[in-house]
Amino acid sequence: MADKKYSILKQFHLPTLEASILNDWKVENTFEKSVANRNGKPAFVFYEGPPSANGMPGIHHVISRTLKDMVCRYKTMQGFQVNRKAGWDTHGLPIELGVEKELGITKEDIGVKITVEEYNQKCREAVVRFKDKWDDITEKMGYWVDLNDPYVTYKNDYIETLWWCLKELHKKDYLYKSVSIQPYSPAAGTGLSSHELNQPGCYKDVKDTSATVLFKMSENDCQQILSSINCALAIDEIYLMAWTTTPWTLPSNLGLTVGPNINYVLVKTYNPYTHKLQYVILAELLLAKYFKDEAENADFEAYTAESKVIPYSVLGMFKGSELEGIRYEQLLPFESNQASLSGGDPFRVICGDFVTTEDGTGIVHTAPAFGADDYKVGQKNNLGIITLVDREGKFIEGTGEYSGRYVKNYKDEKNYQDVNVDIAIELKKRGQAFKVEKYEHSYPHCWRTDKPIIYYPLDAWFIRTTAVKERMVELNKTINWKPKATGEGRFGNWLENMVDWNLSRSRFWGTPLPVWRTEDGTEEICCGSIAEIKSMLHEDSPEKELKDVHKPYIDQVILKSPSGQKMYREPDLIDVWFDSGAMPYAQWHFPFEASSTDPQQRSLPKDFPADFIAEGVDQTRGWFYTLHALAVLLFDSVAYKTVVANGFVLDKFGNKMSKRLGNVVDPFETIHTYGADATRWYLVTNASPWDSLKFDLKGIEEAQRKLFNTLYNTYTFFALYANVDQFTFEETYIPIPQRNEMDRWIISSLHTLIGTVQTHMDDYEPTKAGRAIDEFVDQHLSNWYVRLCRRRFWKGEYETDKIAAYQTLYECLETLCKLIAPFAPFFSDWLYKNLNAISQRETQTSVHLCDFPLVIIDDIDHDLEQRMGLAQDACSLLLSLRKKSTIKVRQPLQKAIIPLIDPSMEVKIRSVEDIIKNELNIKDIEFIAADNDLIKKKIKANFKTLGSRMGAKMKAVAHEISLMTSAQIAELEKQESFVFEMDGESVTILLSDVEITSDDIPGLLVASKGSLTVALDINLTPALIEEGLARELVNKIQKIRKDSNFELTDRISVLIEDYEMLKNPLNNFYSYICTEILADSLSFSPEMQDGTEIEVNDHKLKVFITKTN
RNA sequence: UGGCUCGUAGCUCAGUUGGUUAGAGCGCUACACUGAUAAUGUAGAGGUCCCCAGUUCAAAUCUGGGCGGGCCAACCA
Repeated sequence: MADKKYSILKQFHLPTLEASILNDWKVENTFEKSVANRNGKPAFVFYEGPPSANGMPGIHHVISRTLKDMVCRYKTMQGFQVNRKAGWDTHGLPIELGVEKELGITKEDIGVKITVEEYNQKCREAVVRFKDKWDDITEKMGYWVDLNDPYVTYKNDYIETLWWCLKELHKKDYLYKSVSIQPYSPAAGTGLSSHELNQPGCYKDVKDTSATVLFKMSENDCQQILSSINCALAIDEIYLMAWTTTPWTLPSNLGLTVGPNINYVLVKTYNPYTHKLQYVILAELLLAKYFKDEAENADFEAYTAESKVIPYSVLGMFKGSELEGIRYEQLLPFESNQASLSGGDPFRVICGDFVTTEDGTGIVHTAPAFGADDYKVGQKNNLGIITLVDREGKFIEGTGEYSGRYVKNYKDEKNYQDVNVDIAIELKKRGQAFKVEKYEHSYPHCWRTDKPIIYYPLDAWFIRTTAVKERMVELNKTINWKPKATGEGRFGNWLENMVDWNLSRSRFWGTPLPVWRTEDGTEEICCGSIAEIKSMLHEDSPEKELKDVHKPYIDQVILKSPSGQKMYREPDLIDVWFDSGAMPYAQWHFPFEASSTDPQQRSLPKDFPADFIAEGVDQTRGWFYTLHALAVLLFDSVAYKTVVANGFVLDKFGNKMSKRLGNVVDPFETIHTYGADATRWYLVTNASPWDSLKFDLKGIEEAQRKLFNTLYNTYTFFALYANVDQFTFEETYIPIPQRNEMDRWIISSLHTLIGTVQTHMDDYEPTKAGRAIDEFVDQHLSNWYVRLCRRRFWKGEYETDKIAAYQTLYECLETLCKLIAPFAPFFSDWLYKNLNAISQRETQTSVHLCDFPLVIIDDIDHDLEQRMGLAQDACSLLLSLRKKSTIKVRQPLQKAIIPLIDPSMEVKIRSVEDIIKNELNIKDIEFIAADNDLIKKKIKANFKTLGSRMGAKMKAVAHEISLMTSAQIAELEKQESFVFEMDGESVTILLSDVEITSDDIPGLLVASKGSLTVALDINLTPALIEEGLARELVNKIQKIRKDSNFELTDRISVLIEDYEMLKNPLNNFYSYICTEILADSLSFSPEMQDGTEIEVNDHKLKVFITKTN
């Protein structure tokens, strides 16, 4: 028993300590145990958002994983069982692009230079390229997640569940095929994803031929418009003005869209190209774009072809809604764009909310084939669709002179004649162009061919998410979003504006769409399992085994329809977001693995929904959305109850981290240098997780110093003396009420802290929890409790008070271990193990197997905490007075004086009097009553209570109050109210309407904070000076002891060189000095050879110390 | 361009329902303390609370409009 010692490190180095703890966890299977020892306990369900191991982990991964880990560890300690299944996202464009770059090929080469089979094999290898790195960072940062049995999105089982989901959707008629307008590169012959479009450099400023063109209104509608504005003129031709930057879309025009609430005007003017009189309609607000102010109502007669100013006059005005339904003549009719081919009722004016008066004419040329908005509004208004451009980007046959011409120079023809220009010229000649000019704007280009993209109708498969929009909105309101605004704002708005989910991707490495169709399209099946596919195989199917469900094998599967026809797979792959969104089901291979005995298990996957997920805000419309959408579509449920959306990690200047800027932070290096715990602590306490974080390594250093060094120092202080006294917590537990004021105070604060931490953690506010711990460790434990209690640990016998001190400090350290365990899993475990190894108080071998501390209400004493706060304030004030007086703390002073503004203050301060006296080295504290003449009082209005009552008079009243004399203040205090005259009115104020503080005590040094005022008597008596000298001597000798590396317990004998000033102090304080410095003898010597020189009162003298034991 | 979010000391951040001297830590300077000592205390310097307007007796705080950073979605006629 006697040789049991708390271990103290030679050097405190967090990364080294972490390595040893990491080893413990491996050897002891701590993670597995922490889950297993909660068997039978309620589950806390967590989903891991799958990262892609195709890239290196960055520091931003460390922040979200810290968050996840912290919550899971906390919930585990709260008694829940928290399974943490890892996952890998393995499909998708970035992986394909990576492989293509590596092999130096493009998409066109796939199937030519490399088979799809080989290509997919490369992708399969690439997705786990950095898996080792990921596993490494996961381990080193202390992220506990089960890496042994992860879900992997490319595995057959995983994909089979995705198919099951798709079939369910298909059954509910939520899966359908339709055209959609998508970015398309005619040069590359491929559709582009938004991701590709967002590659840097894709948007370029280009000059295009823009044209404001005139659509001729039908004669009937013409008359109707004229009569609606009471226009008596005989006008038989009115033109609707519309603007386009892509004249090649004009032959495909099927409608004109106006804003229902926008004002439009009918204008009489001349056509600038034909110079003929013309009547046109455009938005009132855009008149200035086409006409000069001075041209309004100018002389029409004087106009000639040479005139610079074209006169115009407004004949009438109407709302866009009044134009709705007006018909117009087709602008560029050909055989291939006849109305009957559109499938709708084209060439009408329709209304659309997206119309603005920012530019153009306020009337939008609408070609449903070549714009997403156009398509949407066209569908809504039954315009039909006409696509006069083929997939190579050229006009189809049957478009007259334009047939076969490319709409942009896709083939790099040397003598390319811009078809847009030709169309504009044609319209000018016909008097149906009003303005043709070059227009500069930014336009997306294909990142591979550098050619402009076009928007083009492509076949695609959709999920009808809009069918459950209301339900998604409703269920979203039940989700606990952190921060709340992300759920209500960003996510809520997104849901409100939801469109159907476009699932299709024309790629190679991804989950195949399990839909087969007969060639005539009459029969269609969506397969929900591999078994189902196998049961429907056509005897001619080249592929029957399906060992790998990816392309190209899946495309070789031919099914047999119920009527016996061959069915071929739709070639699409599905959006990777579907992969991750279906992860709650697919990670368990639901429903294929569900036990058949449990009906509950068969209808709902296990661990569904999640209690908690966390990822970056960028996932709001990504993973958070797809999880939510699928859960609602499939199970009419939320997928997660709480979601934390963390912000981004920026560099220390607030710039985005990017490889290009070279400001990325290497998480491996950071953790290696500073330790995972310091890094985690910094990430959590520096800013709320959802605020963006300016990452600065200095902040980690600070966390290391501030929290971990302080805690470690506190521990070594404890260990140092506990080892001397052999404290092992074997003595009977001293009940808290029997401990002294300081002990009860720190225990009370500790339990208040437990409550605070728990509240914040339950509310997913780890930043607040961490900051509360920071403050406790620094302000309360280290700089107050330990500092003030030091003597109790190294003075006196090993009896009750000392044991109480040990027990108290031990409890604080042990509890803190548990509180910080979720944040700093390594250090907390190290400290816990060190403490517990000696005390054997608990049976757990790791802090992570412990329960979270409970708040013991009885140990909390708010009064005491308040009193101690008063003591801390008083000390701080008195120290500042000492500083002013330049009398060092070692010099005792006679007394401090505290005026009592509030009578209850005396009792409070009396109870902490000893603490203040010790801390300040003063003999006494004296109180002077409030009515004492010595105190000069200061009065100030209490704006909060008075403001609401006084209103506009507030300022004047406050001024009056500040002018009150001492006598008036005394009267107010006595009567508890006071009346004064102001502008002939009497105003009554109550005691609660003012704040009275003491201002000054004549003849004394005074300082105050809030209602507390203190004064210090700095008169020195000879006795005080003697004592000061005695203390000075003690201090110097202690320093020598320390410098000579004496043991704490070594006893000494001391010889001091003669010095008159020290004679009295030495005699009068002989025993005091000896006790302090553990001296057996202490005497003067007239002359000394050896010894250490010290300085007392600016006098140099020698001291000689020898060990006596 | 739209939605969301952030903007307070040189840096990182607090700042309750609006209440009058706007705080803390780090960093800097000076002094002090010292058997926890790469710690600590006290003091000093350091502010257009992003800007403008409004509401109010009173605005860092509420409202409107800008500006700047970030994320997401677009980039259109």
